[in-house]
Amino acid sequence: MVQSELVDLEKKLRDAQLRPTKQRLALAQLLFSDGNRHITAERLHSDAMEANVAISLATIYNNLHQFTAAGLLREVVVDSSSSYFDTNIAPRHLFFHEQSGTLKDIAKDDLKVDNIPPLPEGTEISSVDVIVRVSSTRR
Amino acid sequence: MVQSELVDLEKKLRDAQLRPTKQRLALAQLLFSDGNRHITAERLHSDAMEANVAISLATIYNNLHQFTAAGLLREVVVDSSSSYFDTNIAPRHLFFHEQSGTLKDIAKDDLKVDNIPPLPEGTEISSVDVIVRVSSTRR
DNA sequence: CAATAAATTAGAATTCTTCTAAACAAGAAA
DNA sequence: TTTCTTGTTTAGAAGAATTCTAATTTATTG
Ligand SMILES: [Mn+2]
Ligand SMILES: [Mn+2]
Ligand SMILES: [Zn+2]
Ligand SMILES: [Zn+2]
Repeated sequence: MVQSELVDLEKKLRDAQLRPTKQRLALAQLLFSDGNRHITAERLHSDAMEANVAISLATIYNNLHQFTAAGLLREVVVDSSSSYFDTNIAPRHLFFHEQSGTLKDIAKDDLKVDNIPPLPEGTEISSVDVIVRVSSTRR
Repeated sequence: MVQSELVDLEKKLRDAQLRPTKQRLALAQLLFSDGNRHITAERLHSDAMEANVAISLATIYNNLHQFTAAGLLREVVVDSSSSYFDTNIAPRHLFFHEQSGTLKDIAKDDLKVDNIPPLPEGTEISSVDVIVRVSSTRR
């Protein structure tokens, strides 16, 4: 890991009003240093253990939620068994591979959603989420 | 409840290779006799209690899954805290009201999804799910 | 009627997630 | 620096949704 990278991550945290603690910085590094990630709490915890970062699962959950509240992450609901967090906070859609539980972004402009019918009375759109569920071709 | 309605439900169950037990028939009635429903296991259990149907929560779960496997229901993932089951098994999209947890169908043809990019290698589409998340207008 | 297989159930177990409350660390003030 | 305040981390308990187990009951078949 490069020094300037750590400085950038520290700024990212400070800008979000989050103190750059040892654990937080380590998580930020795991999450944001290597392209776009889609990850569960348990998986992130394993990643941290592998990277020899001492951090409890409670702290993983705390930080995933704090990062989400700060707009650094986005929570994705695709699977009833556990929550995913996406480091891509821009509007986008998703492929979800049913066998592996893998997610892949679809750039917003690569897919068109049209003709949304009138919304229920007294509501406004919060987001339009498209999930293209794919399955391994049999044979 | 009309007699012919019960006969229809019994046939529906038999056609799905499911024995029309007292509990199953009662659930089928709660689920399919009154238009389109979007319901959680706990909610269905409450409904059953209110209707004086003696049935355990385990049986609710067993049957929701059996109905789903038989194509009589469809499971919907919109909320990380619990699973919803939809009595509408035709292709459709959904409005999800974030405050109330309420779902509302969007007829398939009322909304257009176009330009789905190339699928990940070795996969085929299983479904394209659009969830329009709406929120009560503030003020 | 048996006999067989399917279904139901109470309660225990599992899994994911959140909470509690005490210890600890970071930043601000002195 | 040291002190103070507040934010953060943590182990373990608690909670909630769901599944499992194993015994009992019910439906269907012969
Ligand atoms: Mn991306
Ligand atoms: Mn759960
Ligand atoms: Zn993504
Ligand atoms: Zn529906």
